[in-house]
Amino acid sequence: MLQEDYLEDYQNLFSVFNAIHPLSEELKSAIIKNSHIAKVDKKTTLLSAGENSNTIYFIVSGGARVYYLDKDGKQTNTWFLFENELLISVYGFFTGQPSFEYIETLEDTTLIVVKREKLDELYLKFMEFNYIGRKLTEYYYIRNEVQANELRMLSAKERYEQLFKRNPQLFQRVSLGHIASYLGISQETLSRIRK
Amino acid sequence: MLQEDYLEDYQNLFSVFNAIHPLSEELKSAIIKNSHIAKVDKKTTLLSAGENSNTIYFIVSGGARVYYLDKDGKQTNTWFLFENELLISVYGFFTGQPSFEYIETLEDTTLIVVKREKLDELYLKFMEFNYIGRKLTEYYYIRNEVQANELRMLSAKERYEQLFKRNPQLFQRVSLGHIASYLGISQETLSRIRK
DNA sequence: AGCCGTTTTTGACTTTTATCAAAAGTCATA
DNA sequence: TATGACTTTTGATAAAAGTCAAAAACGGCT
Repeated sequence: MLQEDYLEDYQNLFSVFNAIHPLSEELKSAIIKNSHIAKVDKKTTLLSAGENSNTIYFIVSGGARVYYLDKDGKQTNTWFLFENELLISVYGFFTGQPSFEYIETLEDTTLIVVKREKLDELYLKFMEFNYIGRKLTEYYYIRNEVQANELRMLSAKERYEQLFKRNPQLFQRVSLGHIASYLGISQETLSRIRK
Repeated sequence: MLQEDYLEDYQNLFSVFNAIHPLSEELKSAIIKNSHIAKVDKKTTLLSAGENSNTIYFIVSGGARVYYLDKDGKQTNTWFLFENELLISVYGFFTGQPSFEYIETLEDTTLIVVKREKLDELYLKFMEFNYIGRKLTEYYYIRNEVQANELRMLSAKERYEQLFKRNPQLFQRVSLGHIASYLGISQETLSRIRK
């Protein structure tokens, strides 16, 4: 693939960042230099429990889910992420502890891949990049908080209705089984709620 | 109260920050200049639902809880925070939206008070302060995530045991009723679990 | 169109936790 | 030490959601 195509893949990343804080050309090329593009098939596992999570992804196209296995070995989805969103196992990536989560693509997906040590170099070399990192962390924190609060505050039915109202496209891209586990309910209960 | 006493109140804040990234003297005095100390009684409401949350607190001594009212008007605690921890309503403070949460002190409490616009000035003037802000945001994000995951993954009993193991001192400082709501269970159920 | 594998729905039953009401315990203080 | 306010426990019942098993529906492919 030609270099120009790769550059194109970075445009959305840069515009997400630039909307938060202006990016110098120097920082842009440092980002390109410290990352690479990966194209992976649907159902590719990007991270498994027990591994060290030392990679952050920006989804250029496609989508992925983050899930863990509960004590009976059942998968529970905690996140669905799609194009122009960042993809990590938050706990593993931020703490450096082995991950308890898995990351798996839901579709054929193009990713910008940044290793943690490269990211840390960028943070140390370009202090203004921390402004962007801080804002993005706040943004995903809020999303996490909203989701956690909904799990607390709302009944199964209300959670379903809320998700359906806020994110109806999700139902086009993700199976009801996955959505049920994301909502913290059994597939059977979701099926009954939908009637 | 003498200026020296105030300075003393900042020492723990500075050492928390300094452990993340070295603080210049200039940044330290800017922090002091952009904040003030407040001493408030037990059961003081620092934020109410519907208000704009434009203040971040560092708890010098004492403690506070963050809670919301569910649709039946029942209080549900989402956080307990004590000395050397930051205190905000995350959603309200980060989004600028009116808060759905309340903040109330649990004890007589001494706080370092920073208004959001002052904090934003610090972030723009001292880019390295974003490094600290980013790391702290990551830290509280993780705590939130761990708590949210426990609510998802564990039964009422397991959540209680986990909390008791990790944070037994909490039970000295906070009533069982408050802890029950934090754990997402009724007080009666908590009482039964404890036997 | 027909087949296979996967996803979704349905029914019967069980488990977990909530709710309501009342009793008992704790603690500060008059 | 008796009082009143608040917190915690206990008992009985109810509601919400889970589990298991089987049937039905759907989607891709030949």
